[in-house]
This record gives sequence, structure tokens and C-alpha cells, in this order.
Amino acid sequence: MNLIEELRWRGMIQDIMPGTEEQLSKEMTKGYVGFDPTADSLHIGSLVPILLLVHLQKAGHKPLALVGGATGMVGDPSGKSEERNLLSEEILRFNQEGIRKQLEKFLDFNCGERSAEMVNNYDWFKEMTFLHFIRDVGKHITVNYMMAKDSVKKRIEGDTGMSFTEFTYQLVQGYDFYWLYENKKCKLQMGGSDQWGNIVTGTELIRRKAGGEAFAFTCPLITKADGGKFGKTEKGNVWLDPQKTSPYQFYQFWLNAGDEDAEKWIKIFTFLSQSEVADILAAHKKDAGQRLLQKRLAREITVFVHGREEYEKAIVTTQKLFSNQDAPAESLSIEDLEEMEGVIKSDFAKERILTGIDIVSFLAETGIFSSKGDARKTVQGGGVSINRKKVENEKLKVDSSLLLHGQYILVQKGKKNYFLVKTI
RNA sequence: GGGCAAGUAGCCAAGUGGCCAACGGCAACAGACUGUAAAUCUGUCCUCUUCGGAGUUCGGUGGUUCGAAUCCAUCCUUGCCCA
Repeated sequence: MNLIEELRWRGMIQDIMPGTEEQLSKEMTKGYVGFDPTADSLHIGSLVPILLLVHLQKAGHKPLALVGGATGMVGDPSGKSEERNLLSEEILRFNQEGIRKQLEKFLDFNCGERSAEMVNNYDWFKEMTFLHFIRDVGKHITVNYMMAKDSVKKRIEGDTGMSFTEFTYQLVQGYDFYWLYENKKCKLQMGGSDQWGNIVTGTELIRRKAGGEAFAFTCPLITKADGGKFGKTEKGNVWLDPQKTSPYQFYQFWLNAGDEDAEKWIKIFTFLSQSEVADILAAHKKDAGQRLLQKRLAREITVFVHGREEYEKAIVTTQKLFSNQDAPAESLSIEDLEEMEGVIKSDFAKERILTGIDIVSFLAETGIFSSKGDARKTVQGGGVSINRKKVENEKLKVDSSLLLHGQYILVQKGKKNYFLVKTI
């Protein structure tokens, strides 16, 4: 199976330029994807472009990761309804470093001629003068062409308008492709389907300015069946950086996927073969309650991103927190409590417990809730458990009888948010 | 520079002198049902609260009024049109 066929059954191809498949089977091809340095870590949304590069490398081609230092300073209008804030050079440089470190985990940067490579478009744009740009780049593309782009049209017809800076974005990005074509012999660009317009501007520029031929394909944007935003949880973005999103939370994110989503995602986010996926789906359909599909999905991705060891830790924590829902909290050892990851820990003065404190004040003062009113409302709604027992009465006194091992209290806010309060 | 329109909670969006902490929708959080899903139903959703209330909001500032998101002035921002 060649690269395109492979990606196609995985549902990773949205648009593809004619001739791309032939080019890929003809010779070792360099292909690139652009990454946006607006944050210092990549989140799981960027996992898709990363996977495109990984697949490319596996298929015997050379991946380039372009960090949009220059374009990040401008802001892409695609899919945005509003003008973006501009970032300073310093922040962009810092973010670029973070991204680089993460990419190194997924791509092989040291395997001969197919080694992955990282480039930053700031490097060729910082020297570029305005005159140079409008003469050598702008000259080749008509405004009519640029205006016809969906991303531009929407903004012009909408009621927010669009600055010249953003309008120029597609040219700047298109020039990236041209530059890589000329200087690195890069003939392929990949990206999310929202990038299609910008990518085509690039191939157009290559055709007109260099008389060359370049190729491209895009991957559909990842969506959720319920229309929600992919990659967001209660706590915000799901990041690839374990400092920002712990491996446990990362694992949980995938484990919580809906059936419909998981079925799509397992093809996109894992390297399982077509027959393996078919087997898993069949097994899942037989007994959906087992959630074999989600478990496998979560396992594959967590191992891929964080490694086997972290995955196993996440599993252990998961089992402790969820598998024996009915087991009394007293059965957990001190080690279990201390080592559970994904549990937010806080300290609390022991005297307050010994003298007894009402549940509402306790929840507010430990920071589990931001205010007493908030805590009270959730308790009234049945949303708080202490040591795995639902708090039925908001007048409950918290005292030493609730301490596990003489010093811990395990608090649950909802079903999935655990807090461990340690008295000192 | 001139003309017109608009700015309301995280977002969309009603409200055009008191009944307004402000209809409705989305998002979010919690509960029930489940499979730590989805769908559905219920509750919460400006801040604090001793759950009785209290305090701060409707682009900013000043004003009119017993009383303003609502009227007036002025400034700021955005869009459209003209120069």
C-alpha cells in the first residue's frame, strides 16, 4: 500500500492535487507541514499534522517541519472571524524551541537522507524588504485570485473586515512553499483542510515564478460527533507536554471519546493496520460496554506520545480511581494516595479538622471550590463525594473520623475530578 | 474629513425609563440514566453569601431623572458608504 492509499483508508485525505500520488511513487520526496508558534507547546490538534509527517517519513520520504515564526507574527485569517493579536519575536522564538523539542520525539532527525528537518520561515523573511516582496512575490499573484479565496471572501462579506496584513498572509505562506521548493527541493505540502487555500497559492507561485510543479494534500479537520471542539476538556486544551497535561489526563481524554469519534480517531491517530482496526471494531460492537475501542485508542496514543512507562502509570491510576468504584476509600494505601497522578493535591491545617469544620467551608478553604456559595450549590446538587461517599447533607461536619490513615481526605467533585487533601 | 449603522455576561443574541442581574440559544459544570460514552431529562451558570440577602454590571466618562442597559452630551472602538 502506498502512502496515499494508506492515508486514504485512514480518512486522512480531504483534498489532493492531481499527480501527487505519482510524484510520491516516483522518487524520494520532501514534504512539509507548517506549525503555528502561538503557544510554546503543541496540543493534540497538531498531532494530525505531525502524524502526516511521520507517515511520510515511514513511507521513505523526507519530512520538513516549518515553524511559522514570520507567519505567526502576522496571523492566519483562515477559520478566524477576527483579527488576531500579534506576537513579539521573543515569544515566538521561545515557543519555537518548545515545539522543536516535542517534534523530536516523533520524527527521526538522524537517519541519513530521510532525516526530518526543521525550518523557520522567519529566517528568510527577516531579510526580506517590502519592496522586494511586492516586486518578486506580489507581482505574480493577482488580487482577484486572492479575493476569490474562501477565507478572504468570508471576512469581506462578514462584518468584521480584514486588515491588509491578514490579507497578505496567504502570499506570505505561499512564498514559504516557493522558498522551500527553490532552496530545499521540497515539492509537497500537507496540512489541515483549512490550509488548502493558502497551499494552493503556494503551488501557484511555484508554477508562475519558477515554472515548477508542486503537490499538496490536506487532512480533514478533526471534529467531534457532538459538534464540540476537538481537543478541549473542562480544563482547556489537551497538550502534548506532560507538564501541561499529565499523561493520566491525556489518557483519560482519549478514553472518554464517544463511540463514533473513537472509530474515526483510531484510524487517524494510531498506526494500527486496517485488519487490526477491523478486529477491534468488531470486538467493540459485540460488547460496547467494555469500551475496548476507547481503551485501545487511548493506549496506542498515550504510548506514542508519552511512552509505555507513563501509559502504565496512567492505567494504574485509572484502575485505582475508577475500577473499584465501590471499594471503600479506606482500602487505598498511603502509597496509593500519594502516588496517584491526575489528582490535585492540597494541604490543610490539621487543627481545623480536629476541631471539626463544616463541609462548605472546608471545600472553599482547600481551594477545591472558589467560593462557599459555589461549594454549597454543588453539594446540594449531589456533586461532591468524600472518601467515595456522596455528601448528602450540606451541614456535614468534617472531622477526624473522616481522615484516611489519620491524615488524608479524598474529595471528588463530580465523577472524574479527584482532590487529595493532606492535613499537616 | 462627511454620512450611516453598531458596541449587552465566555460566545451568539433579546431588551429601548421602574416588573432587569437582564428573555432565549450555544458552550461549560453538576445530577439521573448509562459504558468514566452518545442521546435524553433535571439543576447551576456576574461576584460574595450566615441562602434571608448583599454588592458590582449592559464600550468609557459626565449629565437629565425619585429611578437609566434604555434619554442627553462627549469620547473611544468596529463595520458600511462617500470624499
